[in-house]
Amino acid sequence: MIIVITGPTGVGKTKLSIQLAKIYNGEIINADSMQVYKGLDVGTAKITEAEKEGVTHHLIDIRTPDEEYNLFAFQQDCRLKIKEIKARQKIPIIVGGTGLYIKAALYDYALSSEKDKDDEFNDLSNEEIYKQIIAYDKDISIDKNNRRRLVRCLNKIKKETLITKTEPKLIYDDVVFIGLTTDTENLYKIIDKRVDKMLPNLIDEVKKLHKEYPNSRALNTAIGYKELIGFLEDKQSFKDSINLIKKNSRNYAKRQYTFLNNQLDLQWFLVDYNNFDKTIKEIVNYIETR
RNA sequence: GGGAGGAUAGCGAAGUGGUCAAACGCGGCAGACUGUAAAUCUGUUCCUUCGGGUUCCAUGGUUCAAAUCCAUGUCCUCCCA
Repeated sequence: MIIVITGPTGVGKTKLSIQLAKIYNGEIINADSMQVYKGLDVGTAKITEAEKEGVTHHLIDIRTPDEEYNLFAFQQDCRLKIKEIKARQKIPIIVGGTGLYIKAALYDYALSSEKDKDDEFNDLSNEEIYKQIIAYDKDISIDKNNRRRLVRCLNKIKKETLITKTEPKLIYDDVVFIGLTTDTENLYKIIDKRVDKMLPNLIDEVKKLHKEYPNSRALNTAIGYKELIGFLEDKQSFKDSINLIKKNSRNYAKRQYTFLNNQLDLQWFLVDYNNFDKTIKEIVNYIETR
């Protein structure tokens, strides 16, 4: 059995994961694209040593903020960890809000190692790239304005690594997909509160990391970091930065729902924050009787 | 007290007689997703039974036609006293 716990930012995935790990003698594999980076602790709400309660965690702090990490790396790492944990006769519990990472690891997403850096095609407009793609195969469906994906697609064509997409299939037997949720209004409240709570420590963390890794992609991507960097670089007021963090977190949560609902087949559970044990019981019951 | 400017959709802001339900930005809502995914991109955003209906501070007026012109009022900002 493999257990997957996912859901929007802030619902309580971490707390649940520890409980399930204890019940099922599991080890946790992080599936959060930002928690793989060392030092991004406060802003990513990374689990602390004390909170781990002795449960083994994987794929946390495996890169420095200036290092590269991506879908392929996660797919490899995650599959390897699953294998290792199973070999130890324990249950892999995949926990995180990065839906694509979870999907790529558990489904037969065809990725391969690519040593060469992709060409950026900086001299080509989106339209020109799009035309080249369509000239190669007119049936490719791709966003005309999504430069990132256009560049990626054209690179694959040039390297002859483009594969025709098929309906992705689960490569493991017996995977339990659990989605944790609460009503939107409550989630937004939790997010706001959480941001306020992490604030003093977060500023220190961002200052330190920004100094040490001025060009870190992770720092310029992660919510809570990029906004405060904007403040530190005098691009916006402190208050604006905080409000932006909250807004970006809400938008992110919404995007997570869209992905998780439409790209994965989850069993959703509404968290009872006044009686978390009840939520755990429901989930355990589901795992036992499904 | 005198003078000047302004009031436009949830917010900001264009428009200054007809092609205006009204550009654009923000925010909201929905969606896409096979290597930056806490990313990137798309659609939508007055009401509607999709025929149409009701809008641009209010009231009245000019005109075939008004968000746009005129009058009065209300409120706001700035300048002089």
